[in-house]
Amino acid sequence: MATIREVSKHANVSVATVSRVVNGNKWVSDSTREKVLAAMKELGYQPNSFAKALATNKSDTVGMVVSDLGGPFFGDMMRAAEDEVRKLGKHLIITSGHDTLDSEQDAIEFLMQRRVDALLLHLDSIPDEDIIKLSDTANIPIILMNRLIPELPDQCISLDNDMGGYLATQHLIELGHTNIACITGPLFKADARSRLAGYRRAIEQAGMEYDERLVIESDYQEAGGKASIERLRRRNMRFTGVVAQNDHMAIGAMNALKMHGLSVPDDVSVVGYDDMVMARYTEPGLTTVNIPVAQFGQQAANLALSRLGEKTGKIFQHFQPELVVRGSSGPAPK
Amino acid sequence: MATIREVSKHANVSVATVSRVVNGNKWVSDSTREKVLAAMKELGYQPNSFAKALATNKSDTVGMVVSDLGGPFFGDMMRAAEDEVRKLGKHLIITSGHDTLDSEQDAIEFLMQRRVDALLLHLDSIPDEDIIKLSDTANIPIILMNRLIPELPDQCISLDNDMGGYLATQHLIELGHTNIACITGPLFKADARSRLAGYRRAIEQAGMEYDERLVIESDYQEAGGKASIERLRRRNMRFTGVVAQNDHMAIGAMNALKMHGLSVPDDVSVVGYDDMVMARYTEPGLTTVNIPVAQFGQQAANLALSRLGEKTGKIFQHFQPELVVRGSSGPAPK
DNA sequence: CTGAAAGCGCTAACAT
DNA sequence: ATGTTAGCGCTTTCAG
Repeated sequence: MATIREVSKHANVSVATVSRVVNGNKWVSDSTREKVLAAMKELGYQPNSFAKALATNKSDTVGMVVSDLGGPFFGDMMRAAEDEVRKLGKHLIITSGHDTLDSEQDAIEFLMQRRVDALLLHLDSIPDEDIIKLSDTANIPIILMNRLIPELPDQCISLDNDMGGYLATQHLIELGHTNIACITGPLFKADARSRLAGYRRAIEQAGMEYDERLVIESDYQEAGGKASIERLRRRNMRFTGVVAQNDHMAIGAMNALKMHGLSVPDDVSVVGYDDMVMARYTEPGLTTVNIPVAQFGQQAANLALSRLGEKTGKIFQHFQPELVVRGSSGPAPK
Repeated sequence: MATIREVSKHANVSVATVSRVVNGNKWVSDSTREKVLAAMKELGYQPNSFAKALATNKSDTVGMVVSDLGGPFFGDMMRAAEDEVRKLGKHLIITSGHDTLDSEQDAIEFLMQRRVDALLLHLDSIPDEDIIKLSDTANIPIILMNRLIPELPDQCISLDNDMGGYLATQHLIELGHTNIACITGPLFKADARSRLAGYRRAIEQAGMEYDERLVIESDYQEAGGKASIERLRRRNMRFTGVVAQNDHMAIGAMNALKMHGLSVPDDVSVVGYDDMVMARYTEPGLTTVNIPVAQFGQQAANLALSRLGEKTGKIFQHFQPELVVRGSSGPAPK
């Protein structure tokens, strides 16, 4: 692969001149510019980004860590972030954190070594304090997606998960349900805890009693939703409504209910969370809480870019979830 | 950010020694190793990957281009590829080709400038000849995913799309259908053409006549599937079976049929292609052709890695699609 | 307008 | 076992 030096020889100019034309510097005569361009083309010259980055100490690259490269959730987030970043001629380097501490740390380390200009992080396992430390020591903008760290409010793009849990529960309360179960995600995760808090708030605000026996901690998986229904039944709990903390578990719950000959929504109403694609395709369609995933990616990118001194549009950091009503929720049975 | 030189001063050794401990070279006494490690930690030293890559002329990184970062299709592919690459301590850099020529070229250029050790490409717009040229000039392994370029057979991971189209059609024929429509993707895409060829092969092999009026070229979108049904009806074509070339269009078609009061599968059977997640959640479940997406990613990564001299497991390059029968297909009505 | 030369941080002989 | 030093390819003063 041709180097700048070869090009300079080929065009009978100095490397400095070649560098100038490559970077669009004005101080080059048209005639030499032509010569250089011709030489570049002839040699198929591609600048070595490492050498450039080494010399300039910047990479025109922003790094992103997501929990899992699969799944529509992150897909939309990545796409939105990449769109913004590319608009400014920069590139996005995406790495997976695999939802484990080691892997998330490794991903961040990789990106830091790659001297990305900014970091967009969707982290599940790394605790707040470590992120704060990172933010202090790294000399680049660090943006957190779907997370709210009290010490770093202006670096977070977040969703009001408490409100989401509240909305889902309130919806069922308005439909007349009085026995509402809640299937949560792993409660070591902050978002699961917030959603549960919202559930509880709605319950208590309606003058009902918060009953721990109606709450099952599960795992965000379809099978977990199914198993949770079984556990609820084994506990002999009566319920006509289920608030699941994500769509996967909601679907698992719906299937389990159907298996027991119960109708959704005639016997039991089910509400999910996330509004994934498949929520539109289940039978009945799944009532769920919408997360503006693409917004997360877009705003996170813009926030980082603006920190880098680039001009971006208005940036929104804190989002409110919205309830999407479909067929899986209906009036409480008599 | 601390450099190797600072660490060396801090530990009272030469840069070479620091370099040795960073890279796990054996020729360092335990005591000096300790000293260096301590200095590294104290200074929060992170090796500069650019400097390293510049010096070694390799990046321990493999590049991947996908058409679209969103969508479960590519998500699974990326995840599988990343898993393999990471097993060997390398990293995957993913970029989106956005399904356009410019963008795909830009993505490749970016990765080449980044001196990736290999390239995993899912390209839709760049023609075969350009890829062949790239493969000749770039001095790194170039692997194509979901594509078969006759000149580069051992660099391709592909699916027998002809067979997929055949399987879908044959399935309906076996169920007694004799009027089978086909909704294709954009026919400038090779996979759409192959699937159509498979459809035709099945039709003709069954002694039926290939009727162009039963074939609608569409766009791989849900709305396109819907519109195709309308066009079929406006053509006054009788059909009891529909082979759609992807699940999106199949779902659009199902909805359109239902809107016209037709039952799936009692009046019309529908078969999709891709077996996306939502195919399991539609009502009825969608009979479809499975694509081993994760395999694409995994095998592509392994193929590249083996070309790089790494030891990998057995590599499969050519995959056969499989029919997944669900509720959307049934016996032809009388 | 153009060229010479000093780094950028690291690796890899070659010495010692 | 450890140190010296010449690059890797590019940018960026500083001269001319």
